[in-house]
Amino acid sequence: MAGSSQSLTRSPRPDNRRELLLDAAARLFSDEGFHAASMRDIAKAAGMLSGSIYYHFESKEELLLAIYEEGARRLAEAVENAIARETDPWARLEAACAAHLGGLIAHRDYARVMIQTPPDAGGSVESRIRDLRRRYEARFRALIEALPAPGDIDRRYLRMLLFGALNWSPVWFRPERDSPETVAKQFIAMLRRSLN
Amino acid sequence: MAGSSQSLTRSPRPDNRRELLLDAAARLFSDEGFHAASMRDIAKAAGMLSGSIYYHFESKEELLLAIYEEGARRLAEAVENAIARETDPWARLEAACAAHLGGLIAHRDYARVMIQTPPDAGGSVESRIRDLRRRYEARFRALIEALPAPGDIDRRYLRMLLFGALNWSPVWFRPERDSPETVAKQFIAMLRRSLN
DNA sequence: CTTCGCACCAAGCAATCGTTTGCTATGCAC
DNA sequence: GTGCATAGCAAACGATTGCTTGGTGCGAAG
Repeated sequence: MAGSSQSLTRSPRPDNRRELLLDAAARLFSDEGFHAASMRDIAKAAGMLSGSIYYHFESKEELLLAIYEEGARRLAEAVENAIARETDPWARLEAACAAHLGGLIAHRDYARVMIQTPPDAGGSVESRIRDLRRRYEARFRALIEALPAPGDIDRRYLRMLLFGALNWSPVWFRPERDSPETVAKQFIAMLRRSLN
Repeated sequence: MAGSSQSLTRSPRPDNRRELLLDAAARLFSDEGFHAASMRDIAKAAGMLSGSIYYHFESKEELLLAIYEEGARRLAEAVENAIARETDPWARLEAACAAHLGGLIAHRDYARVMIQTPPDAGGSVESRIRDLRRRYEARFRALIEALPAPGDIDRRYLRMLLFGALNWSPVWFRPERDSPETVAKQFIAMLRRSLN
């Protein structure tokens, strides 16, 4: 009985390398893609043998799901903290965008796995991944719904425009040139005037 | 001496199935991903055996490159035709966006292969793919440079915002609900006012 | 001092991978 | 009708894949 649910057993040891394993897998999934990265490569990057991974995760797909969950958790936490400090709807949206962008950089490997894994990836974990994706997007949907004065612009297209641009950013974003706050401010500035 | 360059030999027969093979490969690469789709699956979808693919393409990566080239050619052609009918800079950009979106739908499989294949995919064809990508993006860069009155907005961020949103559109676009022209019009309308 | 669960290692399983090889049937050119 | 290029088929190659199994060192609990 391996896996991540150690419910009725003893607590994990302090030298547990599950987190290290997750980082290594995220790195390789991000760089090479899910199918191109082998369990042997992942194990080697974490300093163990391929069979040992199955003590921590039931399958390669469950490993992917765990990365997705951890990435979504981190991003959601960053966004939640950011919008809690603002009250104005536009400021909240801008803060959320900056936090989202910042999270894509800070947790680059996890984020790229999330973005590159298509919603129709198939497999047994597909529905659970789609659920995580939907739940995270709901946050942004709510922020955009809260904006005043829709005007003649469809909120749905505004959401797609903004969310698409944000998720595409790992392709072009250069940390030494751009800052999350600057990009978010510019993006929001371009859109804000269209709703007045 | 197989491969796509039949320079000094005879012309292909009318029953040549290279195009059918390319369509099948695009379909499978798009649906399952490059590594998940096997040469045997592709061959079966095209009604042949896996070894027969190597008469038309030297390797799996060359097959990917051929799909990328064909997709880029079709998209570029659509964009070129669309902007030729317009003179106003904003109208030209909107027409290019509509053509780009229309191309993503009309050649869905080819387009998704292009978008999902990351610029740092690695392998021997990586540089050639990056080149195709860069050349296509240069079209949009020129259209945005031609816009009047930059104002206080950085053209680079405008380009990233728009291009990111366009390339993310296959995720949410529903042909029965949206039309490329409508989406392009809405997107441009949201951005246009910010430059005045 | 014994026991037990944690966190692995070492070895190997069947299956599948991209690719190569030898051969063949078809059709056009001369 | 002979010669050659086209467009495959049939079968196999070594390598790699995700995963399983049996065992083991170790630290803590009794």
